[in-house]
Amino acid sequence: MASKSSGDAVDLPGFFADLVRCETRLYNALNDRLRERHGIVTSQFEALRYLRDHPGSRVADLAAEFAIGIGATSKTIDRLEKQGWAVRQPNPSDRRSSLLTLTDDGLQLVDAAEGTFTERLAELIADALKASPMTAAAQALSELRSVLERDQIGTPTG
Amino acid sequence: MASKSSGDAVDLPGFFADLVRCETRLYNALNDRLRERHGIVTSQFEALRYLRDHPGSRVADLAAEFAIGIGATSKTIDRLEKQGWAVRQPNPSDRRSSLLTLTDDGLQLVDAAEGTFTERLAELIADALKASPMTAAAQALSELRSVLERDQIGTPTG
DNA sequence: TCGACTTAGATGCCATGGCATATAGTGTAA
DNA sequence: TTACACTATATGCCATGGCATCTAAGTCGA
Repeated sequence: MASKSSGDAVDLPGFFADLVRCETRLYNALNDRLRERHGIVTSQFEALRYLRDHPGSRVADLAAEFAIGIGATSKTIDRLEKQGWAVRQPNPSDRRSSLLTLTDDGLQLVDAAEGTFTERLAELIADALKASPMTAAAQALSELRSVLERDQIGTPTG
Repeated sequence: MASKSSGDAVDLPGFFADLVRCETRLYNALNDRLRERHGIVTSQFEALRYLRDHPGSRVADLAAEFAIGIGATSKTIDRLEKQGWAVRQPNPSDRRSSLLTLTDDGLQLVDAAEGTFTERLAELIADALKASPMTAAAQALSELRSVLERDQIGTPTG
């Protein structure tokens, strides 16, 4: 168990630590698999999937979804364009912005990567999530974190 | 609710998205508050707190805790030393590595920052966690994400 | 329809992490 | 005690994001 007296308050710093470490390790592990099979990393996969599911989005839409800055998002799109996976098209109703869409290559890539992503994610967390009749996010993350660390999942190379 | 048929399997991609977005926004929001009050960001606070609680750690210990590479960790320590918050001391039993400890300044800083950190974290998530009788990590994170996004918490500037 | 304000995005500089590689120090077996 | 493999960390280059700033393009009221 975690906290103080009865069956109440969560250990927030501990919960936060579990949250961050789970995120890091899952991200690392997904990066490894996606890079190996498709030559992209998770953040790129997420951007491509968003564009596939929301064609005609603007840079600001992506930024809001991922809670990253507009500038960073603009650079993300630059890179996707450079790879030939996405294109900026002029927005007829506002010349300051562009409408973003995937190219055919981008579409094929994201569809292929999605299978890898979903499959790997299931391997990584399905067990931990199903295993116990957890009743709180804290416990779930805590357990997930233990498993990831025990199995050295998501531990970086360098 | 989230998934398919009965009361079973979690929507894993959705769970993962919630996890990552929660982490991003909480990190952003904590960064803002810590930077404003103490001139550090969350990753620095976490490193300092780890060193306070595990004096004499080696670079590899930090790397394992945070699931980041050894190289990155070495650079993190470089920066903490440059700020005068930590020091590398020769490891008498292995001259390849150093033992890391906080300076008095580092100790004061982390103790001060810890109050800010804990308080802000409670503001950010205590409500969401207590509010409903949630029974699964997925629901907790999902709700937390909604609240963070609704209140524009952790949305970056640029 | 002009000028002031606002908005969307692009760009530059910095910080941080990944990954590959380099280097020093250890341990071990011949 | 030497050579070889291994370990701990440092370092270099690259990718990505934050934040500040710049510009073009909308908006709106006088």
